[in-house]
Amino acid sequence: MNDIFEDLQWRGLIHQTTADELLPQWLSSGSRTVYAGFDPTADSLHVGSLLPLMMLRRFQKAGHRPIAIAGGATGMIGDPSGKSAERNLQTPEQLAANLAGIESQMRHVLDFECGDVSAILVNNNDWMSQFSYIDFLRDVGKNFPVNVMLGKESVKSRLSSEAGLSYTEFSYMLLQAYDFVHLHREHGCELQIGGSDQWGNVTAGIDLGRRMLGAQLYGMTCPLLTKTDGSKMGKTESGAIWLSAKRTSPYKFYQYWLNVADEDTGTCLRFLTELERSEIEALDESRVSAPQERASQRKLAEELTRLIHGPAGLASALQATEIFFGAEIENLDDRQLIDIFADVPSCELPAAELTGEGLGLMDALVKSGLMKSNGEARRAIKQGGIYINNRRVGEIDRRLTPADLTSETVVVLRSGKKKYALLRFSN
RNA sequence: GGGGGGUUACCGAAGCGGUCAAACGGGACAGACUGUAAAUCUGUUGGCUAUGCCUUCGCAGGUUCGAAUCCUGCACCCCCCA
Repeated sequence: MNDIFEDLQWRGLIHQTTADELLPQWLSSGSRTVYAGFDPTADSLHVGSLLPLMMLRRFQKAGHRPIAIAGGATGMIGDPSGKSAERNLQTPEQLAANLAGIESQMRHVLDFECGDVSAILVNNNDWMSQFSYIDFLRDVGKNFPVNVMLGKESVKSRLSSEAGLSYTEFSYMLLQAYDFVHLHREHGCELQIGGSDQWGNVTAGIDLGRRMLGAQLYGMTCPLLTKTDGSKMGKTESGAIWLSAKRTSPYKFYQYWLNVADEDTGTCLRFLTELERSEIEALDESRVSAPQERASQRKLAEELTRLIHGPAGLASALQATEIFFGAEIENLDDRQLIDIFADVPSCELPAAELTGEGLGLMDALVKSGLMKSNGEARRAIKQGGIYINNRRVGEIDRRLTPADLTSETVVVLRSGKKKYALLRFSN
């Protein structure tokens, strides 16, 4: 059993704990049960959930038992912490579908079949829905002094905002607090971890545990993973980076990490990978001595893609990367191309277009959606921004013929550095 | 209710009878450079069967050989006085 506390500490993963002195000893002296909550607002987790998920993984590897709790009940309400407006309520059907998706992703990170410390995923709706309103008020609500609740940062900030805070959201804290008590009673859980914005909810659970059961529970929060410019990790102009291959392809996932800014890479390596301290520090050094190699980003992208998408996912991401930024496309067949260019818009055309005169390049560019008009296509070609199978073309009146097929039925068009479109010619 | 100002391309903003597909800035796109970064530099930025043609300056009419520019009506916005 390695010293998890020390490891977390040097990685910078400990923001606040409820028992700074006690925890190191407590964690190293036995197998404990730890939980973190996940928000089931979609059928996939996104990069933002990677940090708490990795936290649980670290605890599991250190011999503790992780519980992931999907907030089926709380998800219907929405945590007011850090939110500027109230959330839309979800239907039970949506939630069920979301939970199923999330569970399959967790299996990549946590071990659910390893005996004593097997991870479990629970849904707080299973017990919350059993409660009658009266029972909940009597058993749980009476333990919450409103003046204490009003003092919580998450509540205070919303109260002073224009949007205000609904009674439902105000009650969120009670639900999350009760989760902790329930998990303690059912599974012997004694430690809750979460992002630093969860501090208020975590301590509420600890208080409730003491009042209801006389139990000593612990809490630990980790810093939020943000970029140096303050924005959230995992968000791009085109949306969030998801863990599901269906929403974000392994290639895009890999690319996201490969493009992390130098300043953010050290934190990502520490927070999200399990690399040894010595290796991370060597990478830190390489970012100063040879930044152009981006060894840190490569390692980061590789580690995370392998973890989330498996070795096969990583291999396809690497292959796609090579093609997207490499020279000419050759020696690939239809299947490989279509796989690599999974993210790229494609367009089906009859094979007959290629024969005889061939298909005008400008025409092809417009049909593929890469260009909006012939004029735009003409300009792009003139400026040298158009490539067929990754080879630049200069002639405006270039025509596509069967000789341009790079595989059985595919021609790859590209505009600029990374905008691609696939043309498929079939009968 | 009375008086004044405005509405221009993706956004901001010039133009106030012809040389206006419309200055300039931003954005976007492409090229060079580079680390798939940042910055910088260059080019492009209504459409087309393209030295020409068509559509666009709030909307609808009108004056004129000719209108983004002048006139009339309408719509919306802003300011001042009640």
